[in-house]
Amino acid sequence: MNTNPLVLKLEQRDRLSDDEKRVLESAISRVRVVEADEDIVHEGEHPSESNLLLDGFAARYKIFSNGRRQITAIHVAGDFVDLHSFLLRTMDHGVLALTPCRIALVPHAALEKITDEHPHLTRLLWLNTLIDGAIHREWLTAMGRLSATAHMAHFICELFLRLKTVGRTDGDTFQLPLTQAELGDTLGLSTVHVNRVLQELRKEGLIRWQGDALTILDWERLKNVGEFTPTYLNLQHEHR
Amino acid sequence: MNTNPLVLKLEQRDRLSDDEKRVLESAISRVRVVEADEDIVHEGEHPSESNLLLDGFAARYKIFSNGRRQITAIHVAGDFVDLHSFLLRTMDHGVLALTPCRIALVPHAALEKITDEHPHLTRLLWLNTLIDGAIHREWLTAMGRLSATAHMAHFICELFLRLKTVGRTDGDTFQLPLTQAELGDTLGLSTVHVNRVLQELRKEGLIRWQGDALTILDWERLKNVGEFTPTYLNLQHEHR
DNA sequence: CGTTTTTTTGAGATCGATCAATACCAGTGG
DNA sequence: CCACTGGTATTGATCGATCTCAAAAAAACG
Repeated sequence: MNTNPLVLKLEQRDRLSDDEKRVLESAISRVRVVEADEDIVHEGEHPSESNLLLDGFAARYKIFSNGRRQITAIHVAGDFVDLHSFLLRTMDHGVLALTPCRIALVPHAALEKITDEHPHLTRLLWLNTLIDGAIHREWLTAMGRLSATAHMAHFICELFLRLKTVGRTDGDTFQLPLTQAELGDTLGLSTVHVNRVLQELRKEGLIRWQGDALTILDWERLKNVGEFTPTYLNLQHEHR
Repeated sequence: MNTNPLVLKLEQRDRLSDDEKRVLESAISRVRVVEADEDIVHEGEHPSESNLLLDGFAARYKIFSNGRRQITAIHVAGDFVDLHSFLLRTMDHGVLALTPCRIALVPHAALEKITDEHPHLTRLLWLNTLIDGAIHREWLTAMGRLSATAHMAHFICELFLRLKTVGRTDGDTFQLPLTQAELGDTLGLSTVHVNRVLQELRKEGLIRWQGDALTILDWERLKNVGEFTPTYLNLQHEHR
């Protein structure tokens, strides 16, 4: 059995005791698979368990009555896609599987038990949701103040680093299993403009994107274009 | 001594025991006042206490090298403007006082003690940061998929409800102490366009805004224009 | 293969940005 | 009380990034 990617992710930020790892592992009631393009959680639900993504890509999204959609987060292995439903209770958005997803289910009762008995582990789970929040804020500033091209570059830089911390990169290459329409929904752009922006990044020699595989050809320049600084990802190891 | 607005805010969402209220109150090490236009916390800092806003308005913001600014949150009485610094450690953004602010300081040591000894209260503090996250997601969708006018309407609706839950509204009127430039920085618009959007809302008879006082003249229509649904504010009372 | 989905291209329309000037308003010092 | 100052709000004119509509090309799929 290989390492739980959540453990990988948390260990990047603080020390986890063996006991805590065991608790985390035993909080999982079962593992399920969700097919691509299916909802992992529906908007409006009151789930009694949270979904920890072991493998695959997922997206949180909101839909408007007229069909417009905004993706508010992209999730990868190690991400708790709806840990917040433990305390928020009602899902105010849906979560969609972008690829086939292997998912560990953690009952809210188990989470409550953790908060009762394991303060340090609780803080790390809380930290997890705080990092989600930090990413949201970064997306807000990118959305509000960056050009479409810069925003795209920023997004690629972020996803690359996040995948790297859970060992899901291969050199400068990683899997980006989104259609251009989905990319548009996450950046707040039209599909057509996504296409043009990508062409620009390619022409500039910053990225290559073939099939699912995105390769960063010039990290420094891509970072500059996207005005990317990774502080907000909290990659430092500290006592929390 | 009047009620701590954080207690007001939390009691809207779950029951607080007298003991928990006492613990919360005694976690405050001191109260300070920050003048308008001063930073409450600076970007890059490693604070050892968090700031609970008792009175006034504050904004979280990021600044780019070229001077562009994006405000990622507006905070009002009862909001813990940087509770996340307890676990995130490094401030990845600044927090600015928009008006004179009365602020309670809560040492991180006291927060750590709460997480060690008061699981339910811990969950409520966590909840607090989760609601911040939900608001961020809502702002993302408004930013990505709403017109400038709709976005403005949405923002006004949200702020009104948030102020109402902490008793800071007077009928349909509340204090909106932002300049149009600051509003632009929160909505991701230019100052000029903010002005034009406001004129439109006024001409449509949706709002009045004189000095600091904003009055909602037609709540239903404003809600429609802003496609506003308050689910994400988690105003229901539930056991958490 | 034929069918569907996704990507790409073109052309025109639009929302919101930018630049620049003017009007307004509150506070300050004389 | 008034002139001056600096900030804020408003208006006008133009520009440009991004959207929309529509169709073709390419890729993925069964």
